[in-house]
Amino acid sequence: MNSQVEENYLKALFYLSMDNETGVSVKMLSKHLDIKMPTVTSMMKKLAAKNLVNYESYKPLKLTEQGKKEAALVIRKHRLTEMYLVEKMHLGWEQVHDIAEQIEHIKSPEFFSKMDELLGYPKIDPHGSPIPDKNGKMVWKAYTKLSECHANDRVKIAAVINTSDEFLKFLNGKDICLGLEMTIQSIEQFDNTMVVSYGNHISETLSNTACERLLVEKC
Amino acid sequence: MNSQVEENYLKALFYLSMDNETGVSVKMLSKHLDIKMPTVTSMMKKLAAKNLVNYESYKPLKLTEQGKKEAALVIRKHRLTEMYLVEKMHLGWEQVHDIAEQIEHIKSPEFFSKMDELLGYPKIDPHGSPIPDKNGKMVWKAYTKLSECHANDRVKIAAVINTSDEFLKFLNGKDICLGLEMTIQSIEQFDNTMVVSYGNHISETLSNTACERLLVEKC
DNA sequence: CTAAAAAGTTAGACTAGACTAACAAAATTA
DNA sequence: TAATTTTGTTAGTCTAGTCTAACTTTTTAG
Repeated sequence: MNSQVEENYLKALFYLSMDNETGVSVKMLSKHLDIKMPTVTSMMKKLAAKNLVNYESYKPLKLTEQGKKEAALVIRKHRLTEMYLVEKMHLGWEQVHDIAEQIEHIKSPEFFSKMDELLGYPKIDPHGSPIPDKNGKMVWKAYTKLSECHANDRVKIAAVINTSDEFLKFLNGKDICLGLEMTIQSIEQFDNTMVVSYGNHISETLSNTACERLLVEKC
Repeated sequence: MNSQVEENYLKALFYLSMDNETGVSVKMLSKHLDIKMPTVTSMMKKLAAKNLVNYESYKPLKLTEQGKKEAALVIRKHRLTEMYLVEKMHLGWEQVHDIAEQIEHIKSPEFFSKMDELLGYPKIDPHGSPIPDKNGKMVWKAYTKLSECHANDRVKIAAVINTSDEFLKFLNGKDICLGLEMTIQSIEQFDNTMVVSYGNHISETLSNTACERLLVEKC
């Protein structure tokens, strides 16, 4: 059984690995976790001894298959929790991350499978990220960035990338939520700003920065 | 902010203090927490330094007012959690204790006040124990032990004392739950066994051991 | 291709929270 | 009340997880 601290390292490695196919550097992990490099090195040795990380001095870090699985299971618990907090407890998107960060370490399979059941076995969390299954398998759906769509496209918001508090608040403020359908009215050529319409919002303007972070399905 | 470990010591002290007005011994606390006496001694010094415990060598341990309050707030979180897990997540009475033991340490006032709200600001948890309010104040209701009632009394189950897994399972097996109303048919003189009726159960027999642990309100 | 910078490692120290062994105080009992 | 048992404390060790300082390897830039 991994400690909370170990779980946090695994999770961070998993996330960082997604953007860095070649492996993760000690520096990056150190930055991400806000933990000094020597501490990271020693934890890597410990996780290597548990066969969760392939560690060789001066080489990029890689999770083993087992490590990936255990990391994915922590992420599963995190995402189920976030979803539960939003859907069933009506907490705000911007509040749930910090709580889920703590609840993800609870040891109780029944607790999480109950959550899963009550949520109807979701595949995507409130941020639109995929939820790994009980075996740590994650299904990646191929979503399109809103910024890559064209004028007159009708799309459905499917996921949000790189969620920050500010961005989530921004979305709330504009009544943009998962599942929302919108039509792209026009796109400014010079800065890729989009004008879209949905619900009561007849012509809402979204910056390219925002559109880069919204994943959609065409519909 | 107290650590999880500190919170556990405070909680244990609080519980033990309820049965022991004179104060708690290091031995008792050590037994209760399954932690060796020297470790307990040193933690007491630490908590004394934080003004949560009055500690003097060889004297019984006592929580300060502040210590009582902080302990009660942990107990509040524990009991709200248990109640939430039973009422809203439909987990079994016998499952929730271990989960609540972990969730009670979550740092997030909003999370617990949301639970409180969703539960309708309960004063009593699923085990029938009082839930301290946000200021750590606990209202003790004067319940009667079922074992102290008389034949022909009609009573409502209000609380369960000294809940153990076995006892909770026993109650489940007999369909006895909080709020249930029952009529006492008769009491055996020689062993104080009670024969009661409720719901579909026309004449159910309860041992004195069981009746000692059920708190009721007359109705 | 070497010198400087960046990244990584080693060594050693610190804290929280646990332990054991040994000693001291208090309580019990003969 | 003196001896013995029980309870409590002190001192020192250990592990997990953190740190800083110093050193080494790798990468980068001239």
